[in-house]
Amino acid sequence: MDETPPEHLKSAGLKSTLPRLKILDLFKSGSERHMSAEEVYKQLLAVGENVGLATVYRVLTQFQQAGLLVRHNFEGGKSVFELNEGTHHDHIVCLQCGHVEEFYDSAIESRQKKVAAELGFEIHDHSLQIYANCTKTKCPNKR
Amino acid sequence: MDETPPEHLKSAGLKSTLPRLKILDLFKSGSERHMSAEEVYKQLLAVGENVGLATVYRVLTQFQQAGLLVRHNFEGGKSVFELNEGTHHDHIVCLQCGHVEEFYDSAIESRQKKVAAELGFEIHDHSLQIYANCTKTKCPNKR
DNA sequence: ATGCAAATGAGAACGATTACCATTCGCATG
DNA sequence: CATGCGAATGGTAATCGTTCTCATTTGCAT
Repeated sequence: MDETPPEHLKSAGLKSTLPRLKILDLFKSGSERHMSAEEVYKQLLAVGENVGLATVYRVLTQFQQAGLLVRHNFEGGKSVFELNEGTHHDHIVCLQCGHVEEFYDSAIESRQKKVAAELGFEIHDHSLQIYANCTKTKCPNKR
Repeated sequence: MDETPPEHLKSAGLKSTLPRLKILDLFKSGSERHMSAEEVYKQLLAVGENVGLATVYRVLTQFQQAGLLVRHNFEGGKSVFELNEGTHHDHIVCLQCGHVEEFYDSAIESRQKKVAAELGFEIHDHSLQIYANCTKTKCPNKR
């Protein structure tokens, strides 16, 4: 049902090393879907894994280039990564608790293509974040 | 036709000092519409103005808080600022030459509101950039 | 003209990220 | 299974953008 991890790495031209497997696993089975390098590093430490911070940064970048992860630059200066599951989506970030929710709106997507075309551009990528406040009770963890 | 600069500053609770006037002027009459702190700093140096980099950062942030400037976090890790002329717009950035073009699409705007509402969020702000390549000849300056 | 709080400038400090480099590891080979 | 080589690692120094500190200067009300 699921490809064995090492295959992912091999096909990306990356040796299947311990740190890389650990990090990939963290994204696949960890509790957090969106993680910064620092968070990944801490999670690994918490499980007693000895992985250098430099390696975390390197591996995250490699995974991103290999298409395994997607990198986002939210406000706050740090990059966060998430597993690339092929389905594009944008993000809405709660300014209070930092909670991230994903959404996809085909109308927005198609309008973007139209806008770019009208201006004579060829879309390579785009980045849309909505910064907002949870109005529901589902915003428990204060920042 | 145009308010005298010092009034802008006063009403924002800011003394009209030389550095602040210089920087504001740079945005109002300078050639570049989108500038990073570093760029502002260099422009001032180029004109022989002696303004500290720390002051540039401080003033840019103050202007942003006062609503005179808008801050954007494009890819690349540095913030860029532009004059706030009241009209919201998003940006399309050329990946080759770094040229920034502005656009506004009411359909995208309204869909965002709808999406946020459906998810139980109160929009505070949003950030949309399209990263693309100029297809026209208007992309002269390589990055 | 005078005084004081606010603003400035130079450089130190900072957080996120990258570079460097000696050591270790994955893996193909005999 | 021992060996070897290049890729990967990890600790630390370095870098980059930005903020902080603090002694000095400035704007401006008096």
